[in-house]
Amino acid sequence: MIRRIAHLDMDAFYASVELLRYPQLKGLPVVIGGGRRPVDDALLTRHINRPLDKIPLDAFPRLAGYTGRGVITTASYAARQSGIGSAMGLMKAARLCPQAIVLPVDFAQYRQFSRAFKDIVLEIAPLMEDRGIDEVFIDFTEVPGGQREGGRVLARLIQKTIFQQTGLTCSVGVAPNKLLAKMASEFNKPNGIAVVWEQDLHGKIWPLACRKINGIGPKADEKLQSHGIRTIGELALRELDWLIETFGQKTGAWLFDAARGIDLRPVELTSEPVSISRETTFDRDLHAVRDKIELGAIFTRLCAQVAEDLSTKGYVGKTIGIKLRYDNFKSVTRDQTLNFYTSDAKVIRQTAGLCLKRVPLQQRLRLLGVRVASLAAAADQPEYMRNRPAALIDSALAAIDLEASEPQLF
DNA sequence: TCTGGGGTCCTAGGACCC
DNA sequence: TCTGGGGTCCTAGGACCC
Repeated sequence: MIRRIAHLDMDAFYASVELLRYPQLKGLPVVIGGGRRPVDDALLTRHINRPLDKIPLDAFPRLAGYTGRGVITTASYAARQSGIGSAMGLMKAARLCPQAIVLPVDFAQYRQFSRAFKDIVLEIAPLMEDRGIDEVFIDFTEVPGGQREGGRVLARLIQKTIFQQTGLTCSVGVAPNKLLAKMASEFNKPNGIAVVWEQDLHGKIWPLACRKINGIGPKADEKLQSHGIRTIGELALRELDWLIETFGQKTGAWLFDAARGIDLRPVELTSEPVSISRETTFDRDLHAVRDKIELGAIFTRLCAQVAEDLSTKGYVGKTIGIKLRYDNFKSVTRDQTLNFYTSDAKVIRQTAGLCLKRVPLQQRLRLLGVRVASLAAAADQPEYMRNRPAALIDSALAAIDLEASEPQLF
């Protein structure tokens, strides 16, 4: 049996879901992003009783006059032609294409469609790895029909079933491993299938830019280019020793393998979260002293949200951390590990408060975040650890407070 | 005209223990 | 008094991904 791994990638997922609701937007410049619209939500709500596909175009809010700090999550092809790209600030995009229609991000809706397409995949091929809202890996190796035409037949079946049942298209790459499958799923986008074999390395993989390797981002790419390495083929010419010297033991060895299309990672059917966090960027930069009340309220809310997320998902954690971003976009983090697990909003708030004391607060802030890590399943906690008496927790926190305020000894 | 939110993984230094 | 190596945990920062 030949190992056959598929990567399935939904085509322009958010935009496609929105187009199912608003088919009248097809072909128009549309961006999807978060933030605040000045007036025009009212326009859409005026048509609340009208079928969505009958809402007239002039009722949709436009980018022009947009305020706030949101960024673009997805841009339609027509919007991209004006130079708009994802992760671009909405206010900048408004200057490039003021007439573009802007839709709010509707995660609840996308999650429903995500669940739907994953259920379809699972029914046909049960060995699936969740890779976020719009991507999965699937192990085709032992699935009936998974070997036919190198996986193309099964890929076609999944693709067709997803389209019939959701109206959404996707692209699939099938290859000997996850690394190559991920690259292959991009080859024939949208609504395409690509089958890659080991012997395609030379012809199909080596001509590609290094950036196409999942895990090589802008920084690594820049460093590679500074050594004259642009393509994966050029990367494959470098010796292991040189790569390790230049990029470190782990990354060097990984680059060496990746350039050769080698990837032994299994398809993981389940995963446990490492951390749970909430963060928010303020409408305007806030000052720790002057905006103390507002900041305090946001801080407490974030802690409550994290606590609720922990409970909902059934976890407790013992490392509490904060993240803040200054007005110059520099970020800092602080964390503190407790000697007990918790999901209690008050304990999180207190501990995060201690973290906050260890950070300079002269500069204005644009973002505040709260994180809980070192997670354990709440159900695995022994009884005496659950619902710890408040007094015990207080004394544990007081001890930490003492440590924190202890003068440095030299 | 600045740049979201929720994650994972890696590195590197220091503490502490054996 | 000096000098080790290995392992684990904690903390801070940063790259990267969806």
